[in-house]
Amino acid sequence: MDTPERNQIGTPKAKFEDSPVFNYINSLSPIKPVKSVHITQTFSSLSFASLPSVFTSPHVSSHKESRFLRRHNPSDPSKSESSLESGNKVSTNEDAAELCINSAELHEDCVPGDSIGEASVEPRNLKYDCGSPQCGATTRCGTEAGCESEVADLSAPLVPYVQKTTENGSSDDGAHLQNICQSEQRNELTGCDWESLISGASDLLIFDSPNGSEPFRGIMQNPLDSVTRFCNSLMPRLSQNETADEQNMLVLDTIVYGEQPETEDPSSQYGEASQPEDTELMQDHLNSCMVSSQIEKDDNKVEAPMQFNCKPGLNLHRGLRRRCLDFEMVGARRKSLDNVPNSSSSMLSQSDEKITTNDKQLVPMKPGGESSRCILPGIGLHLNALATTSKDYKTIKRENMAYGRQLSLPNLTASANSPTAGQGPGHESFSSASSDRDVDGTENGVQLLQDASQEPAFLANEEFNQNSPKKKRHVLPKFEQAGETESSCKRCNCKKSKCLKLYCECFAAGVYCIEPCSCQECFNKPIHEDTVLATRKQIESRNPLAFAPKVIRNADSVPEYGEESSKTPASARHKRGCNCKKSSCLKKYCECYQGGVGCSISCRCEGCKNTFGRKDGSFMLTETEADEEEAEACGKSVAENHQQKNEIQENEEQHQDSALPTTPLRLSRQLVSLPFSSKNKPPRSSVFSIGSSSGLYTSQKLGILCPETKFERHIQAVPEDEMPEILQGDGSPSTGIKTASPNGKRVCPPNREFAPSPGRRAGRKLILQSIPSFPSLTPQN
DNA sequence: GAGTTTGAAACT
DNA sequence: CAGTTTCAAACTC
Repeated sequence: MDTPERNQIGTPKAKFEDSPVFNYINSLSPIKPVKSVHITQTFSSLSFASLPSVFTSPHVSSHKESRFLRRHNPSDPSKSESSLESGNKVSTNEDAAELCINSAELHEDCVPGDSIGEASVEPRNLKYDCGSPQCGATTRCGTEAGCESEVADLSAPLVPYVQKTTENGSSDDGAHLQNICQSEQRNELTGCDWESLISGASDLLIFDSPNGSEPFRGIMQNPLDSVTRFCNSLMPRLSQNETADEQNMLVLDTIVYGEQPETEDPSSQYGEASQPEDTELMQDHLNSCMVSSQIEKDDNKVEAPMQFNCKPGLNLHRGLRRRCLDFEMVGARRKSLDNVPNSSSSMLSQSDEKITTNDKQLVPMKPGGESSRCILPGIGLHLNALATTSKDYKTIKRENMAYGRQLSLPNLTASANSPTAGQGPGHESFSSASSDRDVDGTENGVQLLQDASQEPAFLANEEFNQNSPKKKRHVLPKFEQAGETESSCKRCNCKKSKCLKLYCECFAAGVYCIEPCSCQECFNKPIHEDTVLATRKQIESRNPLAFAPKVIRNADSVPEYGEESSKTPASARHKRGCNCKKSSCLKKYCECYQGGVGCSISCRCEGCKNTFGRKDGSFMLTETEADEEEAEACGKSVAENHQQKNEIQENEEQHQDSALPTTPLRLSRQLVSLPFSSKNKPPRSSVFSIGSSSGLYTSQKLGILCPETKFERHIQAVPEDEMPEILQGDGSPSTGIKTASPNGKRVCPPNREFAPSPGRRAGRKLILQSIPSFPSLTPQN
């Protein structure tokens, strides 16, 4: 924030010096500035209220004003543009700055109207920029190159950004450069605000632009209107509280988040015509992102995630983004909390509110509140979510809900500090959750992540089950993993355990009990954070893996199974194995069955007939076999058997998906356990990586784009197959073991769970790669 | 919705 | 570590 440059603010003259007007003014005695004043006013009546301001730092002042104007009148851009074009580039600066941002966003379609005063010229630039990953930077590059001195003066923080952009060296059009320079000045002006707000964000922005271009396309193209709407509604707030960076961040988050749903909505297909406004909105949005990113930077850790957040154009990404933002936000919050607890709390609450509102707007939740609660695991979900489309979007929202909820739990420890934690468990907004995570630092964050990870599987499941929460249980035996994942959707009915024992699914899942729960004397609520945490610790002390995912999914290549391999969750196994005696491992009493995994050597079950894989080694039964067995065991009609089969298959498929998510869960679990046990530090980094890391990014590209859930599945499935290699690459010991198992059964040491999981999915692959970097970030205790 | 069955979790 | 008890989910009616 503090940049020596500002001292130089006076230098901006250099910019103007070029202009005859300035020359003239300079020639004039200072006494006469009146004319200059006029001139300045002409530049932007708004911007230059007083001469001094102009001389000292006209850019800033003007910029702010212009900014306000725009925000107040998002639709006005045209006006401002016209005025700007008239001669007041300064006023346009905002646009230019925005353009930089927008360039990434708008890219393709956006170009036209937005290019502001220089629009005619800029379109090229924009496109050009678009072409380059650094698009956002590119615009600046040109301008910056020409106007570096000014830039430096205006904002030190920008300088780095500019430099980067210049390095990228896309400043192609000399002619454009001038225009660009002007625009840049604008940008600078705007940038000044940003700088003041964001100081460090510039870097992030750069990154954003490249990634953002693609992701935003979708957003920009279709959802722009919705976005704009949303932005418009939000804009006033923003304008009101420029100083309140936090709010901006929140708004952004909400916006982003909100965008997803709308974008997803096919109905919300807006012609490019709307883009200009949208672009502006987007710009504002971006700006806000920038701000948020800056803030985060201030916080230190979260920068990367923010970038992604801004970037993600995909719905999924957005969802992720949102989370990321939340995390970051949280981190920022923490800092803010540390510094100014009150403000932070307020922010959190606001953010939460906004988020909730966004959710509402974005995706009308299904009537069943449960769904919302249910799932959405954090990271794992992200991946899944990424893959998912509009449907997924819903799920994502759910995730958020659940996630918040889950977060609340883990957060509690950390969050205890934050007032937000006290907020309702159900809605403890992401922000709160994220904040909690951040607060806790590694530990809580980990837990939260775990939860999130758990949920991913669930998401998929839920999609199937959405209709009835119960169905989830009934229909989806598999996902206990999810269950761990499952936890997301869990509703308990505890009467005596006070929801403080593993008997309680909610507690076991690391989630607070919510409305849907019909538990009695429940202590598994944010109000009782201390109790919950203490209990958890106690349980973990007894069994460090108590909160770890029960089902471990191995990334077995599974040639064993042959064709069915794809179906079979064979790779997955229950952590401890079951002990069934009467259910023949054909009912959900059996955790293996419930988790959609086959029984393994570790199982002590009797008369195992687990359709997912018998203890004796017969892995997945063929469908017919499974049916037969089921028929025998259950005495059900053939039709029922088929249904079961189908369910199983679905489960398997889901399972794969879930499995992928499960891995994250496992990770998350570790994470969870970590906080308490402090054993393994969860790859919190992995979590982050998922959310923010480039890996995520790639994953997004890969899977997120896919509109169809099937697509997602495919993607996930494919990754799994691939994953083994990846896992191997990771060097996870588990892989070898898995494959080694003769029967195809896999004995998975609990430890393995964590390691392999991340890599299993294609998205994860990337994640894994990215992960390495993160570890440093995450303090492993 | 009430009651039964089941097996995990907790306890000794 | 094994046996028993407690518990709540899963299941049945």
